[in-house]
Amino acid sequence: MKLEDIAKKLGLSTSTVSRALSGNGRVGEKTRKRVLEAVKEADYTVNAVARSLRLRDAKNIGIIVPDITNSFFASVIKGAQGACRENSYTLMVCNSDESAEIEEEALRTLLEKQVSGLIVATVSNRPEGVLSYRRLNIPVVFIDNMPTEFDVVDSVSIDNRAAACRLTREMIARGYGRIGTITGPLTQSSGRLRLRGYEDALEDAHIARDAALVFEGDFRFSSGYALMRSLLARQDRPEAMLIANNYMAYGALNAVREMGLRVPEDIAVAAFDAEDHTGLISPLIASINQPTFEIGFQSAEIILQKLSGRSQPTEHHRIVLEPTLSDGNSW
Amino acid sequence: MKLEDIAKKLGLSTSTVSRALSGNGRVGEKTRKRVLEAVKEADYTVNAVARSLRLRDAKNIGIIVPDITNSFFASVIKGAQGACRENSYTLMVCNSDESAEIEEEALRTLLEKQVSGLIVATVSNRPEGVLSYRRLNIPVVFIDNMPTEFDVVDSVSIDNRAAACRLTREMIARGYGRIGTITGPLTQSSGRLRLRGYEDALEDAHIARDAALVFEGDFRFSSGYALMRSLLARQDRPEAMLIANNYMAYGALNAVREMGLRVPEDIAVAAFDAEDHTGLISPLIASINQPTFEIGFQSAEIILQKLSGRSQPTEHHRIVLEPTLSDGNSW
DNA sequence: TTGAAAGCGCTAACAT
DNA sequence: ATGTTAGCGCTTTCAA
Repeated sequence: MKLEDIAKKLGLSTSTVSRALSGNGRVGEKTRKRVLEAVKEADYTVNAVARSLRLRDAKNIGIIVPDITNSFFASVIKGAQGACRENSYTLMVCNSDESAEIEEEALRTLLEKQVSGLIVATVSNRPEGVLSYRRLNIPVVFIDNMPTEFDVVDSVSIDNRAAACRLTREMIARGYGRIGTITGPLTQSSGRLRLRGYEDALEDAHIARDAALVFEGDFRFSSGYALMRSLLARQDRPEAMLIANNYMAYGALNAVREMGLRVPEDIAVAAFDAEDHTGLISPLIASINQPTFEIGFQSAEIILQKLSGRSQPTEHHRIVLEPTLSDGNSW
Repeated sequence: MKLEDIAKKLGLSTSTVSRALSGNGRVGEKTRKRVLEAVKEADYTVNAVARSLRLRDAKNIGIIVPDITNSFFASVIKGAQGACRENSYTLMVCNSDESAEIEEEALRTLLEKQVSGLIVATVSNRPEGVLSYRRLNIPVVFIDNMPTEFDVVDSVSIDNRAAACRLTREMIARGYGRIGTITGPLTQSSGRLRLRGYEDALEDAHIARDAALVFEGDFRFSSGYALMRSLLARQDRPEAMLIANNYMAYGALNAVREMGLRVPEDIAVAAFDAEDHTGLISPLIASINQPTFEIGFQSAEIILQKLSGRSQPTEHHRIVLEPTLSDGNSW
């Protein structure tokens, strides 16, 4: 069923029918009504593929995330969807499975599908990978992990450094000495910046850094678990730990419990994005929570703004949102 | 940058270049090499929109879920993505926000984009809504919530009735009397079937049904919470409850705790899909867990099979997967 | 207000 | 083995 069929049935030309449907161009009132009726009766659906080709605009936005199953990204996607829907754009979601290769493949696919814009939580840290995003002539917004030279790209994020500093400072204020951290991969900006924030707080409090208190994890449950186990086995264990994300915090707390230690008496813990949606997690983890939905929504908004000309392609948006701090009994 | 540009640069026709790239049709070995090189050098990307129009096949599959943020659906999507990727199909994800209207809108959008197939966890229960899926001339696979006449559609699910029966039976075997249930919406098949399974178990054990022990929830945290609170306030409270999904179970357990009661001593609980990914939830909930990734994967596979002709359009697939039972200390 | 016609970028007969 | 050509379904000048 195509436009032409409707046109024939009504003795009109395809152009008139097209105009009647799109609202572009003058069409007689009666004609418009007839067309609308015929369309409804025939249950006609426009072919967006043909339209996109003609308009050279597919009206869709791509988003690439490492793991859609991670509630952080799921919620970001939901936010982006919301913004897209409001503007009649479609969101094409790709999962990179934390693999730079799959990410590249996803990028290629999305470009072939002619996405008008792209939101990406890249896992690629080879500058060459990030570069491939910069070569694109469509709006690209980075979330979660920023390329090194992130002053020249669009991004939506929280101030990871300040947030980590805030948590660490609070632990210092609560009287914990020997505060350590399990970081994310230091190849990722979120990992690096959260470490920096931790260091900032120590410095502010005139506490000497101790490299033996810093452990690089990979954002997964298993690394939080393993690192916590090994660090608790030492005789000079830390009194408190800043843990760079939710999964590692869960792993770490399982390790603590297995070793028969108590939180926060034996070791205190604070983390990123460890919000408890069940109300059943124990201990309740002190946590910095990113405004995930908002991150997705605003990312899509930036793209939509550029596409609609409300914002210049060359103008760089670096949106920094406020996280919330949820208290817990883990510190 | 289009095919023609490459063709011109090489002094070839677009068809030759097209053939060289697609591998369809004979092309001289040298020519192919030249083309591939030129394509790489020019950083050419095919326009999938144009190709789709010409081929009348957009090579993408749509999926509509009520809430992408629900780990159940997130994982289903991941599974479907996996199958799509393996077959060079793209997945277009839509979130209906549990609204039949938004679902309809999403359906329309997906059809306009010419999806080749559709996976849907519908929230629409007006037969008319489900009917709109049956009118489509593309493969449609239902998950989670089946239309009433679900023998005439394709679907991937677990045997909800048997699973609920299994949980209930286990509670009976453990010696609980007065076993109640918080169901899902009885307008949804998963809600109805889980209730049926509960009833089956009682019947098998020759226990009389008691309507006062059956509470209809809406699958949300708040309804589990509210229903549990009110039922615990009675003097003749049940000894055990079957709860039809994870969110309601969390709500219910929060209610129990707030009322100062203990699980399972004062009231036992078993639920669907309440798997603990943090290792920190207490009490650990006895739960039937659906193979979510597999549900998504197989749904996409069914569609792919039909599209490739490996399976007839008229042939109905009703895949029933085995859930796993995870023990807990909530019963 | 309406129609005719061109063309978006690609693929696949059908020629050569 | 390669080229010519038509056409996928739509929108939009341009003309009437």
